[in-house]
Amino acid sequence: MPYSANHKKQSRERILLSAIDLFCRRGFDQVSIAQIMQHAEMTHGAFYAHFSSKVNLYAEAILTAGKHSLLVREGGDLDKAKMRYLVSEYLSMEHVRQEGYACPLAFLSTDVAHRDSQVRASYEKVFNGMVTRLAEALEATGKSLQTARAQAQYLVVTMVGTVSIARSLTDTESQKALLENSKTSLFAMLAD
Amino acid sequence: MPYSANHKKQSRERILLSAIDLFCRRGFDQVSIAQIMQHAEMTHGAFYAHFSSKVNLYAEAILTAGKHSLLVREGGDLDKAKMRYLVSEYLSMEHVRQEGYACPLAFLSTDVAHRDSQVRASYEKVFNGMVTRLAEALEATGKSLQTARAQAQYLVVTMVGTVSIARSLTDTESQKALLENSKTSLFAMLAD
DNA sequence: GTCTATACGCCGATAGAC
DNA sequence: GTCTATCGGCGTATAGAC
Repeated sequence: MPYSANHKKQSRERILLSAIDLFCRRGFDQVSIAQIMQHAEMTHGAFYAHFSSKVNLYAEAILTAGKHSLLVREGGDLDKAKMRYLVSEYLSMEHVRQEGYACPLAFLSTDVAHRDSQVRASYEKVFNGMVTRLAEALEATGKSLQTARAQAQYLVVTMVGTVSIARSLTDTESQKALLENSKTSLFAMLAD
Repeated sequence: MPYSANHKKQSRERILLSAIDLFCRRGFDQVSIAQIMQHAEMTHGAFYAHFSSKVNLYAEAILTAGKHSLLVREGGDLDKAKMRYLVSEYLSMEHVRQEGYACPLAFLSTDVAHRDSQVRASYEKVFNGMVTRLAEALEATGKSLQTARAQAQYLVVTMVGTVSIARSLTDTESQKALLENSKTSLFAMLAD
């Protein structure tokens, strides 16, 4: 066997990371497999040794992005200070400009809505994971399970809405004002 | 002149309505000019007598959709009861399923983010129009200009985020729960 | 597993008749 | 202004050598 199983795994991972970066930047249809593979330093033809189709890659890439989210990377307990930090990072211009990590929920929402159920299921999984993690943190601050889940869901929805709208505006100052405004409201909610 | 100016105007309007319906349903790239024209009961070739390019149509269609929004169609003063009604309609399953009017802000957010500045400017204009109209209504209920604008912006962001996420989920019950949850929170905000 | 090369279809835009 | 017909380019997916 000229190629080890580990080598294949690494190639697959490179493709996934390349894909999610480009999909978030330009959307599913505006990115070709050739571009994804080039960005992953391989050629077009090698793609199908790893994924059965472009849509299949899309679904996998969304899951991968979910696993790389700041919320998941921040291990352990989330106290109030950490939650404020997470919200600040999410509602930052760096996030809007996709300078580092991009949340697929905010960058791909309407794009995903038009795809098949496999893609939407991936999106749903990432969404539920994010809500659950935040709900647990909110519960730990003394709220009931019910209000914790409601607030967590509301938090995610507002953050996602803010970032995806901000990204569609032309004026930088409007973007900043939008982010700040949502941040203020959500901080108030977190403070109770 | 075998065709009147009014005839041309009507054709243009038919194309715009056909386009915004299909764009919201499937996104910019998944809709062809031929399909839009067919839906408008014309043929492919006639398109370029009305618009210079597909992207140009997109920008125009978004503006048209903004003018057809329920918020604009509801003339006159917006009292609290009317605002609650608008929020309810926006956060309804009918809206998510695009059975009637579709708000371009919620249906096209990430799609628009990837386009040129003309398209984003259209999106921005619709967004600002919606915020301004709601802010005026909130101000009329006795709030300061500043808090009215902040709340209006927050209202739009949350509604847009809720609907665009809901559309990306697979599970109907989750969609309904999401809509209800946001509705409850926003009603609380409106009640003060 | 990765490469090069290609089959095949679709789409945006244009040309020219009516 | 609207039609039919077509050009040119791009993109997914496949074939076959290494």
